[in-house]
Amino acid sequence: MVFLHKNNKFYKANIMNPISKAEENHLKAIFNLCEEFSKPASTNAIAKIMKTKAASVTAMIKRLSEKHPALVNHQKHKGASLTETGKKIATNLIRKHRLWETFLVEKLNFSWDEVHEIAEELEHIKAEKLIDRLDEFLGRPKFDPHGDPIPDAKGNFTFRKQILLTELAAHKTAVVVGVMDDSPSFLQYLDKLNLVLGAKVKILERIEYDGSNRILLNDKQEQILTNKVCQNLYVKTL
Amino acid sequence: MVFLHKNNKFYKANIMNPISKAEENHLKAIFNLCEEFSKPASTNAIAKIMKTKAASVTAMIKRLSEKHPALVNHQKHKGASLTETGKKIATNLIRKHRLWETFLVEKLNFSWDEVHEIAEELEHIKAEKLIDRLDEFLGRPKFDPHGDPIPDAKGNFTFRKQILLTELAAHKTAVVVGVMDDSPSFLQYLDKLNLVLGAKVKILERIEYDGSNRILLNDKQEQILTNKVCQNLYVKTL
DNA sequence: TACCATTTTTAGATTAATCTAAAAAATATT
DNA sequence: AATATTTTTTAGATTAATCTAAAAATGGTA
Repeated sequence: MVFLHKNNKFYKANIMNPISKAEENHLKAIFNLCEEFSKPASTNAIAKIMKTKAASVTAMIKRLSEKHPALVNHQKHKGASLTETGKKIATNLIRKHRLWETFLVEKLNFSWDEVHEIAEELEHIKAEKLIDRLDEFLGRPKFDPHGDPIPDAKGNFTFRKQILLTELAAHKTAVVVGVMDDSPSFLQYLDKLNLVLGAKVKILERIEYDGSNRILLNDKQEQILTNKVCQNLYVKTL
Repeated sequence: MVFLHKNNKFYKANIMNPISKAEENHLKAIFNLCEEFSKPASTNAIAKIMKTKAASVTAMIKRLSEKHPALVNHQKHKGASLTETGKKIATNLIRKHRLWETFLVEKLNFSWDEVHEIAEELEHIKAEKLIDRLDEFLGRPKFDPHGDPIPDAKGNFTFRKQILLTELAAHKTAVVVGVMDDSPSFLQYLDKLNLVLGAKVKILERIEYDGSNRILLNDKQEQILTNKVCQNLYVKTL
């Protein structure tokens, strides 16, 4: 067993150190930021996601890299990114989150706007066997209730050629496959409009005046959608 | 909002204070000890269950009763017991634990010796709606995979006239309904013997020599069971 | 390039949950 | 009842995760 000596403290350098919930959440935040912006995640940005302060993030990153070397890369003032091992852990958290969301919606009849918070807790349950079995029980789903891809046990995501509804050519039929914004208020609004995953949409007309769109829903119902709604809906052409 | 002043510290006296995992586990330990011995739970006994030290338990009980008044009764050196509110919380934890165990066995095909640890984590997930839905999904089961009663949402347990196999009269047929000892090793041994919940048993002969019992299992198979096994098996006569 | 604004880090505190060692109280034994 | 043993509590530390305020570094702009 190796020991590191930093700041007058000894830390056991051991990957087997269990990773705490707070640490897991920081890893996930760093992962998501790095994926989105393709550059190291800033302490401020991480703090915003974690609802903590930049100083706390600095402390956490320091602890993380001392306690669990080989998870996080970071140089002072240069932001943080994940190593391959770190990415694997973050991906597994996302896998768990999305599998639990799928369970909640498919098996327990939750609606898609209610599941995020609960999955946020469930994803920290450690037993790997539980997740394997859950995955199997759900029929190894590839996408969660918001249309986001569920990585497999090895961390591979299934990609789907999806575009935003704003990018769909007029008069082409497509199917709703996901949302960009998964806030409860947006999801509830979509429910009201019957714009659930799998719904068929065709743009009938784009209105110059206010950027809104007249669409045909499921081959029968006409509907006006604002540009903002269209910018947050992923569709896939048939 | 009321404030209490003790030991130079201020605590918000607010039942709405979220109860931590450690606090919940202490409540559960106190509940179980009080139920089993019908007297206040000693710090030592609690510490043993919690795998901590008596001093830590004292500190925890103090914190608990200052932060969440009306959950725990306790006088110095006299042990701790729960108020009605405290009991309700403990009962709800037991409900969650046993529902999750049922889920793991019934839906995810875990065996009855594997589920305790995982349920120990799952029981701390807070969302009440989740438990209601899970209960419904499982068909509102009354007993968990070990035969222990699952309290309903109001905290009521279903009682069953069950006796230990040691107490069963010879030549009377009964059905295995539960276990007293739910350690993995015992449960795995029972699996080997085919002594699962629902198995039919009849005592053919009690052997003076070593206290063992010759039984008939499921009307066909003869089997020797030690006294220890019989002392840990609950049965119900037909 | 020098200054200013922003971002990040350090320094120093706080709180929850634990520990060990010692003191105090309760219980058991002669 | 006096003493010995056991149990419980107190006192004082530790660690993880957070905070605020202040110092230091970075980056953009005059």
